[in-house]
Amino acid sequence: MSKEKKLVEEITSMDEDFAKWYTDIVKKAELMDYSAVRGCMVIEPYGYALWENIVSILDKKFKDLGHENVSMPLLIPESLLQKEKDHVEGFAPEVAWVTHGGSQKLQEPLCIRPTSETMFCDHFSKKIHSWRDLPKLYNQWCSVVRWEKTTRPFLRSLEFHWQEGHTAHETPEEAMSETKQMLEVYAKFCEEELAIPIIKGRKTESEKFSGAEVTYTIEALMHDGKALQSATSHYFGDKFAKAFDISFQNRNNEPEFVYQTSWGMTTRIIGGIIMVHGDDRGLVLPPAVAPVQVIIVPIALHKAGVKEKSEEIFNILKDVCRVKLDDSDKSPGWKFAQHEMRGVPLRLELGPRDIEKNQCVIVRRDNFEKVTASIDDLRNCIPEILKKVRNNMYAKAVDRRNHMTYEAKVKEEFYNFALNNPGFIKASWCGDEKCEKEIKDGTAFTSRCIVGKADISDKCVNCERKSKYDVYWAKAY
RNA sequence: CGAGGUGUAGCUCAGUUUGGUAGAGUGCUUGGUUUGGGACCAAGAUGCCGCAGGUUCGAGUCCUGUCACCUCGACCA
Repeated sequence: MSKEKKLVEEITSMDEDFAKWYTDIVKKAELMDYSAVRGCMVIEPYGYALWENIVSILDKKFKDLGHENVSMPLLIPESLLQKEKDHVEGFAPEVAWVTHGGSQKLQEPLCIRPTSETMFCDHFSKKIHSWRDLPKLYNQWCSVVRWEKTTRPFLRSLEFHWQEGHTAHETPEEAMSETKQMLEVYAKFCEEELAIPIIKGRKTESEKFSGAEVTYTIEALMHDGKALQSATSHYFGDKFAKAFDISFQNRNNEPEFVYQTSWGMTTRIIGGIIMVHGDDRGLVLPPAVAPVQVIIVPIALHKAGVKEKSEEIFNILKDVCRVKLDDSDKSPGWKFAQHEMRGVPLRLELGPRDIEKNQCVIVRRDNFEKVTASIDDLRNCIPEILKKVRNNMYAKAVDRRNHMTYEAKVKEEFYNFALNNPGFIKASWCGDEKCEKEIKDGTAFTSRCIVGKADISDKCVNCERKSKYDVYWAKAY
């Protein structure tokens, strides 16, 4: 059996217990707990610290590119939501409504935001008058509510935290370049900081955001071979501007509608981190966002000098990385297992034997490699090892994805792969929604993204007419 | 909303066939011995057996109803 085939088989067999493995991890690693509201989760301190690290990196990237944070209301009047036809059609089935204020029935129901395009548009229409008011580069961190039928921690909950960027521009070109720029920001963030390899591309008509003219996406492949849409960036053209009357006087002294974008990344990415990097011992966190990067585990705490020395090391490292000292009275073995479950990238063991030699043992979470390091050298070597951890995590994820990505030229090949293997299939497509639907009905594979003009095959993989695009297909979360 | 499954200690579950004192493991508390891969000994605390009704001398167990949750579909970041 080829190495490739064997890997696929291992991964397929894991599929059966994958859901259990996932839900176990989110609870045992203390990322979240179930709440009193079905489908809404309590994000616990450890999970929230992870999210905060994601937030702070992204927020800085946005601000470096000139964006400003704002806060929009939670409640949206029904009339406002209904202004853009496609938008309301897409979101209507999943909005939650507020109908009463105290005991009084409201004249107009208010919806809890499923997304804030309508609020931003309403605001833009009041604020934008001249080309000199443009561009408007806004972002907000908030939570939104979508009344989903089935839920799963981080991947789909009724309420989720996210960031939604909304911008308005003078020209279509500028708006389009903003759309692409933000997709690039997400892509880099996933690859570099989260060590998650992604596929960048454009959504098909049937998969795009309700109300968007073009939707770009980054798609990541999970252990079980399903794809996860990890972030999106939309180009709206002047569709929303026309619906909400967001017009300005342009440089030629003529009235014109603005061109808009929106883009978002959510707590769902935490699910992605778990499902891309996690293993049978639990979470494996990318160093860039891990709440604790180095956990110090003293051995034989009661013996002379151990407590003092571990505190000393903690003080050496606290300016270098996010470090924590576990001086609880649990046994060392328990601590090893516990911090592995929580995905801490590096464990630093320190016992009487080490202290004698002025050294400590560093163990990597990604590959369990042990190295002995001089205590005097810790400041230098810890950041270096953290970098190696990230690189190895990324390489492993790329390798796995490559092993689970196929190219199919003809229908038989596509169906064979789709019905027997998890993963991405790359195939050419004619662009007809009928073919897309036939593939979905026949294999449960949906189009994930269009990555370019057809060059895998000049015939559509479903109908054999002339193909237009190369598309990645997969089962999706 | 369709199909299946589960509700018993903080958690994982046994007990239901054949009705008869509410159970185990793990976790928790206290004390002691330990500490280089989930330690050991001792003593403790913890239950509207999902809810409501019925049958019965007696119901976790049988009957009826109901609610909640989970998994898989359709929908979705």
